[in-house]
Amino acid sequence: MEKSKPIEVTNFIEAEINKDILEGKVKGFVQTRQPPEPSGYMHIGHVRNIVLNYGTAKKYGGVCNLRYDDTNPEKESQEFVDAIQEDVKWLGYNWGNIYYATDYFEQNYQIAVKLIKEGKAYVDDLSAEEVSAYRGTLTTPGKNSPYRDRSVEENLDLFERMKNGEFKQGERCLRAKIDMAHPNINMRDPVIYRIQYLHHQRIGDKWKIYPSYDFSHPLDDCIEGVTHSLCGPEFEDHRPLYNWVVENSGLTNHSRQIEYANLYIKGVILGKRFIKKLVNEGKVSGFDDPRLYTIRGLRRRGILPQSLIDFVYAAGISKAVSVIDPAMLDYFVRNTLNDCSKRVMVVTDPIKLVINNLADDEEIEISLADYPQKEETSKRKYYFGKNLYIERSDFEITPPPKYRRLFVGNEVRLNGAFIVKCTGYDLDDSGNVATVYADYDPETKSGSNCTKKVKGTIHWINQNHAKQVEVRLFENLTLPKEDNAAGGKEQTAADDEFNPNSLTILNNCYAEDDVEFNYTDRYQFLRTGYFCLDKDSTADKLVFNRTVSLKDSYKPNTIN
RNA sequence: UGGGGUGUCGCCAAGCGGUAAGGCACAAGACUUUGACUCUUGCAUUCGUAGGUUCAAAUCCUGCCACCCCAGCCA
Repeated sequence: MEKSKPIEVTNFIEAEINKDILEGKVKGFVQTRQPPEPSGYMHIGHVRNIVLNYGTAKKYGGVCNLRYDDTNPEKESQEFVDAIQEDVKWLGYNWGNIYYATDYFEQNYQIAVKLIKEGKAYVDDLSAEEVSAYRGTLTTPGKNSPYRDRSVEENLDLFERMKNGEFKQGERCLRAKIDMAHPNINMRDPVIYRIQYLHHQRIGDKWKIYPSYDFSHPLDDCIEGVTHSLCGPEFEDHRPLYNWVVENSGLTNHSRQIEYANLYIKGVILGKRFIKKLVNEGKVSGFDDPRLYTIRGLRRRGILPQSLIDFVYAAGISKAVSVIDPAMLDYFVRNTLNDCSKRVMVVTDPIKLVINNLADDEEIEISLADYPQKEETSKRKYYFGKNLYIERSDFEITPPPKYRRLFVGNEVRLNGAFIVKCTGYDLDDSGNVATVYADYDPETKSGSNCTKKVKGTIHWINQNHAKQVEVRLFENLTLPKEDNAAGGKEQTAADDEFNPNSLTILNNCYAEDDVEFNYTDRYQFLRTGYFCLDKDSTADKLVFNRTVSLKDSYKPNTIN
């Protein structure tokens, strides 16, 4: 086995790993693991865990295995087991092997027996409430359980009978004998095995006793050969216990736990229970609702894996609580999409534009690049005609300062076609602009030698070639304050008022009728944003999700 | 009032005793058949705070302050 070489440091975790390599604590390669509990759908916060675990292992030439922390059947199900694998694959990461904490139950059990024999664990008859009461408080020490000093023989017998299912759930548990007066509550004789009769999605009813996380996790890490066990900040004060288990396990591989901060995004709901609440209450259509920041929600929204990975790397990692500005995610989403999106014209809020100096049946063929951002691109034909649709926001009766688009007397380019000069407009019964009139200049066809310059370019659709589509816009879904008052971190992630208008459906949108759209492509609707086809689309009607809007530097309100 | 963490630009984040990287955001300008993209420029005399050590401190020491996590037979 080749000795790993230290690698250039890019974050504090790699700095720690380098140190371990230099000090010879890590021989061979670095091994990590992704240890999800299959009790929910993964969200953007998990992307960092995935990138970190798989990325770090890869960087050091090691492996990262997927291990389900499936030691609590009460919360877990096969649905989540499957979803996790799908989501990891979608992100483009590959695990070395798939393991389950339940795979190690026999080994865990043997080590528990060993601890009992060494007098380091005992069976406690106290009820859960009593255990809690005996534990003391944050500021006062706990006191020993009256069962703490049972003989090894009695403990062995009782533990065996727990395993055989002779006791009721909650009647007894196995505890590590550490120190009931320890200032760190996790060290006050933690429960390492409890009786559990629920049917397990994977191992059925085989086991009546289940190891707790604090016992199984360090053991499983060591058994698998994990060198660095990366986890969330909430386990920081479990580290002494993690090390206690490792050192008393008798296992030769000693894994090291390193904690890092969770990733939160301002205004985004990430807590499992909050996401479930939104789904259960029907506030969203499911775990893949595009308003959710679950991995599949993001996917349905049209976000590509690369954006997420770039975002996570750019956000960096530390141990400080961080709440990232969503604008940063948007940037990386646009950045990826900009390179690969097909440019199409779609009018999302139409008003009519009539070209005065064109006959009703007259059409002029023009050509537009599908991927103008690329050197080589396919092109397609559009037909410029008399009756067009343009975006309502591209015309103003009284233009605000620095407005470059249409108003009476102003000239603007119709994308890919001609420069037109606005001559007038009509209002409808309710006083809104219905139709705008303009003259086109035949000498100004795009791509010709036309030297005339104009400040604004707008998109359009020929009414004779238009097909109606639906466009869905999403905003961050936030919970009302009273609902997220529970956890500080949830509050940090979603501390705004509930936003009932998080979904806007635009029914009256127009696209060119013979543009072919498909599910795998991404589209930039000129000057409005990036979109993708939603699964709700039918043969009769295409439904688009807005992945992210285009950045718009026009801010009339800031003009003095 | 116990223990464990964290505090560097609006938001992330490097830095680890030698005189404040980078990204997002923002601002100005160039370019432009997308006010997008791209490009150029600007953006912390200061590192929670008060002292101390030193020729020299964000980096070392001390005291404060603020925020986060922990009292499941959850993970």
